[in-house]
Amino acid sequence: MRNSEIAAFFNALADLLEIDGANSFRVRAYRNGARTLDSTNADLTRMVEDEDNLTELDGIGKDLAEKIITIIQTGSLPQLLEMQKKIPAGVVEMLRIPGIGPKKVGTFYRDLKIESLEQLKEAAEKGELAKLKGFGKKTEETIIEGIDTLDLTNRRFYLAEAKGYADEIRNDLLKLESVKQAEVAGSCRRRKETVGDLDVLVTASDSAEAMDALAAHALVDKVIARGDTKQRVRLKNGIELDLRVVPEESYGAALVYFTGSKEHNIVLRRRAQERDLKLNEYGLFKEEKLVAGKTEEEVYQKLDLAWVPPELRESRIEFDLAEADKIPELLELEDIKGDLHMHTTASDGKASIAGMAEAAKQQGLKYIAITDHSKRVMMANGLDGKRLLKHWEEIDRVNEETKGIEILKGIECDILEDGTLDLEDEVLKQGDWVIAVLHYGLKQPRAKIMKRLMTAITNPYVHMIGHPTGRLILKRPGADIDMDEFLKACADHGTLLEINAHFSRLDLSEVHAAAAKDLGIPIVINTDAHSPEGYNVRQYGVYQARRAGLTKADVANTRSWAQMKKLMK
DNA sequence: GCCGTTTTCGGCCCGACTGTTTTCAGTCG
Repeated sequence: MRNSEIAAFFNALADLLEIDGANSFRVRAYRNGARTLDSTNADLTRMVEDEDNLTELDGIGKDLAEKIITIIQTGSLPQLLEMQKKIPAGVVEMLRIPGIGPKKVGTFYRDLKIESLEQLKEAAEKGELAKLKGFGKKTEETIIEGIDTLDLTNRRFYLAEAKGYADEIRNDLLKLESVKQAEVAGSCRRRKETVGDLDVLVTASDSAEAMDALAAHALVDKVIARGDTKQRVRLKNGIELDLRVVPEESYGAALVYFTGSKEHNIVLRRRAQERDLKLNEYGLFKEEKLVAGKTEEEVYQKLDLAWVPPELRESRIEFDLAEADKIPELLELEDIKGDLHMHTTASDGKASIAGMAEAAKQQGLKYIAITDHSKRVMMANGLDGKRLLKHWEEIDRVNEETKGIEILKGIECDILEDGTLDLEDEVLKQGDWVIAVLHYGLKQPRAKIMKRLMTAITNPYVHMIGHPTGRLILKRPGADIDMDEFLKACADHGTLLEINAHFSRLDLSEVHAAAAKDLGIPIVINTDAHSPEGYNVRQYGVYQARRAGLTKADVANTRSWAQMKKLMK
């Protein structure tokens, strides 16, 4: 069973307990535990088999450890089943309505026997909810509108899309006379793979001007809430954006606060408490006196920490590093010297070899590998051995004619469902760069997937596994891989791993990339471009690498091709 | 339910905004 599936048991139980009115710290304990399971690279199924001590994981005590064992051994959790009997699934679903939380949902269920979104909407329309103590007409309207727009408001967005809107609004706010500083904060600034909503922070002499401008902005659909320092709006694409206006002396503290993550902030506040200080979005205070707040650096410094790059603020590794003043110098976009995964018109790309090479040269790259699909990918016009060898001759010819960039003969070779490679070794050995990938049969059981991956890892002519899990963010999960075993095998056989930079892949994830780094596996950041515009996703690969704590040295294609070859088998 | 250089009890992050209230609970981030 996957860690995320086990985490889902705890999150489900937390929802139910919350509606049931359980102790909120107990609820939090389940959510914290779930979060640990989601972000750990440790294979829980394996740990249970090996009888490892689960309580060594953060937020996992005796009780949760036992529940994890139960889940893995039986595939279910009695306490969850019991709660599900008590509270129907439709009740939990009501939590998805914006502005409606567990307390209200609990009241609807207990006092009015409402068990589904449909029943709730009906009750709101009949005015039955307003009869309850503490409820009124506004709440009914919130519920009706919330249910009608549920599909819109519960969406998450690719970082690429969200960041585009946030940057545009930030830049427009910065043009206002009263606005001094403006920054996009939140998960967007942390460069998370997906973004639920946007946060923009400004310092301004006049908060009304910024709020009026935002309300009138072309991207904005409607204002949801507005106070003196905070305004929430919904953009036309459905994403919601919070604007916060803070005084200049609080800008750094506010930036820390609104960048998050929530978990990172909790640790910071605890550190503040331990030092008899109080941290909020207005600054770090000793009693009533402001100790730090103008810059992020001084806030961290007063908490005995080095400044933490936003990408690392997930309460995973950053506090140990910041405390020891060992925050690594993270990878920068300019460090990347080559791109080793792309397509041309030979398979499903839009541009020629020369076209891709010219565009790469414009971006300052020193080398590229042309890696069209192999024959299994029929719909992409994948190449068989004969066509590939001809294609490689053509690449050699174009390379001869092209100055200023080296063009390498590559292939994106499928690992077939039966565990063999789509092309013969006899062909593969003639190329410069061989990527092996899973495209089909991603739903096969773990053992079968692992066998396929091992074929590729141990093949002497396969240099790298591309988009290792095959996931598509917001669309489908990746293959069920035993990551520990997979990474160890790659380390043992000198097989490199990709961070595919496309914003819908970002595969490896940051957790897996960090684990690969720990094993000394060189990471290659590639765009998988199907046209020259496709190169533009490179920055997202770099963000992902930064979130994994990767430096220039950890990434193979920051080197020259000659240097990089020394890392390859 | 978790956790511990004040350890097995008593804490557990903090503030803005809304809607419903006359002082606050619920929700959200």
